Amino acid sequence: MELDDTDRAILRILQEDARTPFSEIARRIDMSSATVHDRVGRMEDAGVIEGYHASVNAKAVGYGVSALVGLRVEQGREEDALERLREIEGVREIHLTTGEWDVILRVVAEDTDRLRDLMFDRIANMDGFSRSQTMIILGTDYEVEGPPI
Amino acid sequence: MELDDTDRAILRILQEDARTPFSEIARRIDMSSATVHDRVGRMEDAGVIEGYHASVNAKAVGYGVSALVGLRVEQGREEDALERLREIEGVREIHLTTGEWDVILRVVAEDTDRLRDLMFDRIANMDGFSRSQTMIILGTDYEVEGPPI
DNA sequence: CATGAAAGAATGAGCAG
DNA sequence: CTGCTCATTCTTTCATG
Repeated sequence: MELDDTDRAILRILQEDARTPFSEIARRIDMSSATVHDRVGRMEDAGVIEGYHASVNAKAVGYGVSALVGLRVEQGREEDALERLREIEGVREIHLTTGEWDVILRVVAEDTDRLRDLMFDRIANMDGFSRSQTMIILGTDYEVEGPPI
Repeated sequence: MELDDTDRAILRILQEDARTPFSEIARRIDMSSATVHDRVGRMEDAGVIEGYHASVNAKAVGYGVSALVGLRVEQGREEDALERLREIEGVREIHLTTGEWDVILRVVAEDTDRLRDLMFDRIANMDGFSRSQTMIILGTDYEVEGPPI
């Protein structure tokens, strides 16, 4: 799908605050709210907008620790290994990467004890991985949602 | 702030689809929409809900490549180095980590050429870093927003 | 936490440039 | 093809018990 400047302006607003009323978006970009409605609908249908999500403070719901986990996957075990990782609740992202690791996970846990359980009991000793490294996130200095638009 | 099961149910719905009308949330959790309104407002004020964001498909807006970048920061240069990283448009997340790297970035770029420019011209040769490694994300197998609730 | 009412927003049809 | 106007329905929001 081809996006014009109006589409991009709408995306920028919704990326920043997904609950902005169409009527206010319309005011800001100087179009009618029916037009905003049309365009948002088309971008949703085309998969340009993949969804709308509330950002929930992880600590507030009891998840105090996050980490990035690098994994080496044994040859031929890839599909099976990924399948099992997806089923672990603390695993929030699974990226296939070049470089030192085949797979990098983002995981969350209630505390460091639970992270240890997650890593030792469920991931590091899981069949199909030959090596792992846990990089605990001490803090997130900066974070913006999605791509620049 | 203390969250009860009703709050958590609301969070789960908004985390999944931040544009769900309060009236529909109310129907699903069997409460009045005024109550949903109150609770959402309180969770926003308390910082439990940090915002609402549209997920925009990066490729659709011209960003075809993402990578994780590990960096070693020279002693005493931390603040200055982070400051400059935050100003680079392609840098979307900056995490301080334990383990092999002091800092891990998530970056996006239009294509591999632009990623190379970003890495060589702007990051790797930036003052204050002694070592870097770029792990290109070949694909994201799985991704869920935020913590489990 | 609910009710109820006023204000505001979403939505879709049909029309105009 | 694109955006607008208009009318209906639904939603938000807030004062009150």
